[in-house]
Amino acid sequence: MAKSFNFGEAPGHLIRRAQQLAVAVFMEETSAFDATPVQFAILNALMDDPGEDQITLSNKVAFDPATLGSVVARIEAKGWVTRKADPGDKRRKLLWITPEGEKVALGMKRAVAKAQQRIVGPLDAAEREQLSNLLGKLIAGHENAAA
Amino acid sequence: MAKSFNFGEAPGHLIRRAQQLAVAVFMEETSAFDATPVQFAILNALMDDPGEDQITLSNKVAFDPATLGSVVARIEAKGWVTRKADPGDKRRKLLWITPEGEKVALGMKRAVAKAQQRIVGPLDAAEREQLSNLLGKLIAGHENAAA
DNA sequence: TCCGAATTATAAGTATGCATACTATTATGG
DNA sequence: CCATAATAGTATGCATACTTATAATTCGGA
Repeated sequence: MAKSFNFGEAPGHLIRRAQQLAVAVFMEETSAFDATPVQFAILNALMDDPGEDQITLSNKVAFDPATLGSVVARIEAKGWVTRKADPGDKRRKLLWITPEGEKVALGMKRAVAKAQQRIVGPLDAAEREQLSNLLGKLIAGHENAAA
Repeated sequence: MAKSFNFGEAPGHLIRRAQQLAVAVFMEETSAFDATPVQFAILNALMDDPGEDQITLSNKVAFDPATLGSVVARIEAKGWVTRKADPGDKRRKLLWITPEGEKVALGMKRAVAKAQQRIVGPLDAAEREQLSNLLGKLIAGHENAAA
């Protein structure tokens, strides 16, 4: 019996590894574009809900507000989004995707879909469904616990 | 039909969320100690294999060598590991856990075990088993594909 | 209506995480 | 045996990611 903790099989380690390869696959499939997974997620969300404030957006895509701010600053510098103060509440800055940003996001759609397929590539259809359900349940359970 | 990609249910997004939760739970359970998950993983691995070089270690715990170097630098500064040049191969630096480092790692074991339990808390025993198997298969599939 | 609490955003600090480039050293093929 | 390839590690730059602190603003209740 080793005195160390068996980290290799721990769920935390498996999840970290999975995240590692998911990002790697995403970057590989979308290498032709100049956007990261996080940046794409933001552009994507802003297509559905233009003019959203950063806090609402950070909840939707599950990013820390501080993190979201710096990410948005980067894609703003690229000209993909614009930040405009909310006239009704000057604390808020509303985010709008630009035509260029929309073009990038739409162009990436196919590559992103392929990346998602590749991520779960080693699993068959039933297993993919299982994994999604299990992760969904895991996340939902923690969200409720935190509330 | 929204023109955006449905990111919220994509496996990549679910995996990222799960990783987020896992780290948060880990940090919560081990808040009494001054070590991150990554730092613990290294200390833990070095208890099993003292005197290992950084590249071998980086493969074992699945860290980028550059990342490992900076992490090791931090825990070396804390006095938990020491780096010694390999007399047989002067390119290598062998890592040794110090008594203080071992004390920290052993002290954290219980908290880490509890964190791992809490991470999969929302799932029942059968589901935990399923999730581990699915993630294991996912990771193994990508490792083989990369080889 | 006025003041303290809550909200939104940013800044600063720490810690991953990966790609690339560079140094030092070792191994190898001709 | 030497030129060159391969390996180990470090350094640097970019991109998350979270915590805490702070500033600006808004809001709710006395």
